[in-house]
Amino acid sequence: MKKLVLLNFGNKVKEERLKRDLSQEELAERAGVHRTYIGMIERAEKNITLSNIEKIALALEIKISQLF
Amino acid sequence: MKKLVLLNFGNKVKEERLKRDLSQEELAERAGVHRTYIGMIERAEKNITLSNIEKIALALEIKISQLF
DNA sequence: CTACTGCTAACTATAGTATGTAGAACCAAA
DNA sequence: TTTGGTTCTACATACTATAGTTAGCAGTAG
Repeated sequence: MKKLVLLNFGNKVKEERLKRDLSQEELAERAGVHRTYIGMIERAEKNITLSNIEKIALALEIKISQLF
Repeated sequence: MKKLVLLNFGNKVKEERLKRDLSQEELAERAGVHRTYIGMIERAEKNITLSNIEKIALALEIKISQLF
């Protein structure tokens, strides 16, 4: 039973990543996290922390609030 | 060295809590977390996860995006 | 006194990080 | 067509860092 808020966040990350034609690996490198971690976030398998939310937002060049 | 994003979030939580005349304890009870945890978040001592961000937003009756 | 908050310290749950395997999709050359 | 190479993603573990949770004590303010 994956939490809705995590699913929504994961979908949003994927959407914004694809908009920018980035692979999971490219986004991961920009954000300074591991390749598989981005996959886990997009599939809502991890309960991401605020500092990593920030990393992803920076990597996507958007504000944190735009991820919600 | 506390992270800026955590400090900003903590300040925002405190600001919204006080707007509603809630004590840390009251907010904690509404959110379903412990009293001291709210204190830690407001003082940016913990790197909060998304599911707890949601709990706090719900307890404050605002959208997650309004906390950023 | 009571109510509220800061702070320390400890435990246990789980997020963060990484490795490896598998499979799908695409392309190009034989 | 098929073979081989490349890219991308899903998924399964597993380790280690740290978030989540709680109890207790101190200090402040009304």
